[in-house]
Amino acid sequence: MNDTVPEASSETRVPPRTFEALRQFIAAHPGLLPKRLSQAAQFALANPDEIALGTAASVATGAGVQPSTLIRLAHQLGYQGFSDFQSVFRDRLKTRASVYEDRLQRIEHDVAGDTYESALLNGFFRAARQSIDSLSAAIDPNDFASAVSLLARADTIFLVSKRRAFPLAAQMSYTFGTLGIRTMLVGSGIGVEDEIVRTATPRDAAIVCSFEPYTPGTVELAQTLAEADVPIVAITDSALSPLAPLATHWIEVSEQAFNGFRSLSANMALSMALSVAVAERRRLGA
Amino acid sequence: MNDTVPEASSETRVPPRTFEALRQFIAAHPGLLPKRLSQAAQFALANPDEIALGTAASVATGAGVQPSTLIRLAHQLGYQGFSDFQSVFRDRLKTRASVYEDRLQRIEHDVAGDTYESALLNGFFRAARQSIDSLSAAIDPNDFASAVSLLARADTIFLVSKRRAFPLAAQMSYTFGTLGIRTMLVGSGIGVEDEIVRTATPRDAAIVCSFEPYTPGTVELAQTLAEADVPIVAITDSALSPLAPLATHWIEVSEQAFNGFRSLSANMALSMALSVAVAERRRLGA
DNA sequence: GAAAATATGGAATTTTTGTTCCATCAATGA
DNA sequence: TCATTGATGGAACAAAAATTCCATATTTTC
Repeated sequence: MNDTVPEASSETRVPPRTFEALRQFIAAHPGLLPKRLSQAAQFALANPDEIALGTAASVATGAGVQPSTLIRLAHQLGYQGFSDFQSVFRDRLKTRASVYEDRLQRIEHDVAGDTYESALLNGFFRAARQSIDSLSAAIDPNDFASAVSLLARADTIFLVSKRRAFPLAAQMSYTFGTLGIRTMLVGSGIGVEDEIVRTATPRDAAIVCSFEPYTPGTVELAQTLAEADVPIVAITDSALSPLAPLATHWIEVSEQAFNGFRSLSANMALSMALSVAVAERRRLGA
Repeated sequence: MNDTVPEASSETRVPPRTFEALRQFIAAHPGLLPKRLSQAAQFALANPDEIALGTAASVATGAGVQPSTLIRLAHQLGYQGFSDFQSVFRDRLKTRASVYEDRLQRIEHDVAGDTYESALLNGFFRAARQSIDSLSAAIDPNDFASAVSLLARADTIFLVSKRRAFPLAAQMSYTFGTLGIRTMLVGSGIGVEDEIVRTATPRDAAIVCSFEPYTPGTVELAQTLAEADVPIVAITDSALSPLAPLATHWIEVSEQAFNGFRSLSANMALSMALSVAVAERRRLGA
């Protein structure tokens, strides 16, 4: 299996002594670890603080494996035991704190960083953060709750969005699907959208998403839905949106732009919450 | 003499639960501690990491006292034992690691109404924020930059993602489109994906996104691409991802889960940055 | 300066934690 | 299909750590 590392036996090896080295080693050797070991390793890489501060038993519980699995993992990677393995994570914790803080501070203050690429990255991260903050401050839980109960009563939920807003509908389509809620995804650009939308009745509901500049097609579909008395939850970016007067409930989400581009970070969190809330409301039989 | 019955002695029964509170308490009560205990306490405040990660024995050696002295110190301050005392130092290490934890908790307490819906909303917002923070701290700008230049050289960019990851490709497809970059969206479920992917050449490139549990179809397409020597940028959530070994460059994004659901907030910001950066690099003719 | 009260060091004990071992289970190949 | 190999769960065991206890030392008080 291993081509890059000369190997005496499957267990006698010099193990990585830093967290980064460990991560790279694991990445470079796919298939080295069987299922449970891999599961444990994944948990370890994803929750390094847990490993550093926990006990074998607590980590095992967190990763959903047996303590003995952790020992086996450590041995397999060349460590002497769990404690030896753990020391890598503890070292990381000791040295990391300051580095991490520096990094975050640099991000906050110095958006025009070293390279153009990192400036872009930081700019978009910052915009995403701000969007989420302002949405979480601005949103009215009651509005949200009434949108949820409207959707919970629907027979089929029509998801209408195109172009820039389309990923939102795509995410909701997937999430609702996994939760066993019937949806109809409209706007992927395959056509006959108008016909599909005309099958909706007042017993259904629709989530319509559109942002500046409002895609005419989306607005038209919303109009069709409104004329058929289909309840509409609109996700849009301003009170002046053409969707607002058509909607039964509307939620305002104004994403922060960076360099003229808006990502959908806050919208993603919102729509995920919306999907899960609807499913939960339905499960509780509201 | 020393019984286990709680005694209404003059000193603390409710110990400080944070490091700062502990420091202030000790400063405010000079003379409370006899010589050796004071010596141990001073060592503790001066070497908090030692306390957090060491054992009673190792700390005792460091402070030049007996292990039992540490127990007595802990009791004197109102803790249940050394382990309880130690937990204060461990918490500090943990929260030091994520500076935003406090702020997020505050947000949660402020906004959290009584309804299930608002709890969900806040939970997802919080998860989104945390994901963005940790991604922005963890991502290596050089990795990102080399992924960008790889993509900037490509003739056509194949966007491969399905199911949960699909909204990412959808967003990039739209963004690249508006920027005049040729892409091929693969994974919308309309079929003939394998055939489309087989048209890719080493002069093209692919962005492949998949997260736990890795959709087999996505991995297979990545394999096909890798076999044809098409450069691959993978966006995935762990070093153990099956995409990692197939990718020319890979970017790790581990979204925080809430109630078992992960939104794509951080990924959205990242992929937007990626698209814009590629366009910019191309415009500057790198 | 003696008696009482408190603090200390260090061994003994208890508790927790890490590790090993083995029966069972799943995967692989003839 | 059966045999072989390797992986897994969980109980038994060993090691390490925390805690208690008490004899001795130190300080305080009269």
